[in-house]
Amino acid sequence: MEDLLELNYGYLFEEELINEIKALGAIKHVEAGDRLIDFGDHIKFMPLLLKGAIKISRQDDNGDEILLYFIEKGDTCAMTMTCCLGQKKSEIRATAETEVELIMIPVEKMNEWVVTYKTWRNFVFESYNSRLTEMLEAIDSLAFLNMPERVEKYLRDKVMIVKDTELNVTHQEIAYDLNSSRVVISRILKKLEKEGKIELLRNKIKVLDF
Amino acid sequence: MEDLLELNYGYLFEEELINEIKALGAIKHVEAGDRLIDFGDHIKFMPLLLKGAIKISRQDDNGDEILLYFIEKGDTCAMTMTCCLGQKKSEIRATAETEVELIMIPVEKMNEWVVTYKTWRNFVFESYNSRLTEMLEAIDSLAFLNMPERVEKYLRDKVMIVKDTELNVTHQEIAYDLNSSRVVISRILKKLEKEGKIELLRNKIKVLDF
DNA sequence: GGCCTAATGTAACAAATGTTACGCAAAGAA
DNA sequence: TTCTTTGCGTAACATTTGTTACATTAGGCC
Repeated sequence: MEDLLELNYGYLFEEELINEIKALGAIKHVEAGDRLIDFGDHIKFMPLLLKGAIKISRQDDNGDEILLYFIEKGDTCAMTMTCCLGQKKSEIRATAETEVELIMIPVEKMNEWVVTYKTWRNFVFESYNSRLTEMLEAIDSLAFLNMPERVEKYLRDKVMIVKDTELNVTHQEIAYDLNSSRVVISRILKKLEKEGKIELLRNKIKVLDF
Repeated sequence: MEDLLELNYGYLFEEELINEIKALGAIKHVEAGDRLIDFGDHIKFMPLLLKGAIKISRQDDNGDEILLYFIEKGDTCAMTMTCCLGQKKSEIRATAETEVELIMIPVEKMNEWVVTYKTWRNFVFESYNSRLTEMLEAIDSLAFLNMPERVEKYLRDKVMIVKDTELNVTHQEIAYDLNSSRVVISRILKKLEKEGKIELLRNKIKVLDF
């Protein structure tokens, strides 16, 4: 398992830091679909993703949900860092999109290493930056795209994340992620199929064109 | 002018750091409506806000705009830090919402101080956290609120920022900020007026109720 | 006063999105 | 096999939001 650490972070961190991570971090294995963090959770560890992808989503008071972004191997979740540092409750939900391996770092260390290791400091700032950028992208989608465009973007993003043009997803799930309704999504998907861009199957969408 | 620095940041930073800021920072005065940063700008300074409020907005390829959030005195702009560190171009536009005083810190120092001063480090992380939180709020508004609700929230936020229930704003300006159209906004505002929540004047809206 | 421009009011219509309702088919359970 | 659940297709309709078009009004300027 520790080879994954070397593989994904070895080029980023000096050996000394890698060793510290090995010594203090707890490896965790999560199945696809499992929930890692939920709204209101208190967070005491910062996760480094070794394998797989995690979906980060947000919910309002009525239980309506919206997908924010995905994080992949080599990433960490800035929203988690936020919670760690501020001792606040989680504002987001993290769900394993695929099978996931991660290593959990105690909060205190995260803070300490910012001073001790330049590479760690850069990594932390880079993570914040990536997350801000992805939040901006989410805002762009919501503000400037119409539903059909959002669905297309959703499918594209998902193909990237799972690295497969066959997506195991139902229309209802897409509706949840985009905070829309199943009927609306079905209607749009059917149109995309007629345009030859996708192929619709039960519990599955084959992305052909884009 | 330097009293403003003491006033807004004195309780945050140790004297030594305040002195460094005084020595290295350049004071800048900006009139309401002036543009501080535009899309694609390269950023070499990190601004600390001493007085007033700045509006941060985003634009898509068609020139459509959307308000992201405001920053106030005692804040800095995390998106700017992002740009500084990553040597990237600005993804956002910053416009003075009121008369503004700020102090510009050279990028290199910003990085250096993270190691040297614990209080600075905390400040930087806190800023990232605030910004992420405000981005989340922006996403919530876009994803979960309808237009009338967004308009109400807009008016509420604006009252907070300018600290006055009389807002000098036209319907068209609101339409730009919410990426909607003037007619739609006028319609909603008229309804709010009939409900006794606001009073409409030329170039001005008096917020009564909420 | 008369003229001009920007801001606002409003109706009528169009497009996008959401809702309700119901039928059908696939997959798994009994 | 039959029964049941779940996912999907589709029509009809409702609501929200956007568009076009035009009238009115306030304020600045001559």
